[in-house]
Amino acid sequence: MKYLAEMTNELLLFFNGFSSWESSVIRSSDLKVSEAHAIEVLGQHGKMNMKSLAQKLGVTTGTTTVTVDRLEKKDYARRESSSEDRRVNLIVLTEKGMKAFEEHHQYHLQLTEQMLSVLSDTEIEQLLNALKKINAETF
Amino acid sequence: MKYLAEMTNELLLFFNGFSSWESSVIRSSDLKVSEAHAIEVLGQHGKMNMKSLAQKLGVTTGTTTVTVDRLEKKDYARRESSSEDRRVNLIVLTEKGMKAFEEHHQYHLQLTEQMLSVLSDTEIEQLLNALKKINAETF
DNA sequence: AAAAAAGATTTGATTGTCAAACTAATTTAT
DNA sequence: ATAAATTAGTTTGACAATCAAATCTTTTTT
Repeated sequence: MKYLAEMTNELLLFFNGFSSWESSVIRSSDLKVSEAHAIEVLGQHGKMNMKSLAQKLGVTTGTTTVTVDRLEKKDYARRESSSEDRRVNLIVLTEKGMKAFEEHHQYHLQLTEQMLSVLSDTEIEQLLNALKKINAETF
Repeated sequence: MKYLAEMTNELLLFFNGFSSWESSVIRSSDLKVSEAHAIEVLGQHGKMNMKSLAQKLGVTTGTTTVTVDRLEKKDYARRESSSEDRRVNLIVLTEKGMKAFEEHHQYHLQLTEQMLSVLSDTEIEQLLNALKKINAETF
């Protein structure tokens, strides 16, 4: 394939750029990285049990227990016990957690805006199109 | 902006997809995450001193000292002292380190290929173009 | 009812990280 | 030229992040 090496290179730059942007945003908040990630997942997908949360975070449930403990202690989230299955804990963001999520999401919107500012309208549509296809098929 | 929310969403999916792919590839090797990251940087940019390596990894030099210690112990990299400045350590990949880098890079190429397989030639060129612009201006 | 499975937590260990103190070498300013 | 400041890197001490395996409780299956 013609552009394979070049594309790989640009993709790596892109991902690394995003990663370091993300950690610097998190580090400027009073949240730890693991806590911020959990809040992001909960904010995006809403209430869910420990197992799903662990899966979406890509870590074990043991790790997630610790993270949620800390989020509860800091009042960003709380456990609700499920009425259907008494083994299950549903994790839900508190007011404070929602607010933190919204704030973080604003940063994401700003970064997106900044990235898109160097593209024309047509280029933006093309990029969106490409990302949708790749996300649907690859991830 | 018209597509801001949608684009942000797709970008987050894209980054998360890449992140979990990356960690699963690393976890299937005998390298730890921090070690793999260091090898990636050294493989891509070649010999460099501790400070630059720390910078590219986005961590402190103290953290990098520990990482390089482990890479040396496992024979993936070694420190060379600079002839110009005796404070400086230049970190360089060993044969084994180079091989590990090549192997990891192959995985990246494969992922890129898989992602691009859903796009037409024109779309690939457009995507490459957009990424180049964004990387140059934003990151 | 007994056995197996599932959701979550706990435990013990390793890995990843930082800030601050420190060592050694180089540069700058007097 | 020599004292002061700076720079590269390491060490230390403390948390934060994570996993695998053992455990507890509650379903589900047999």
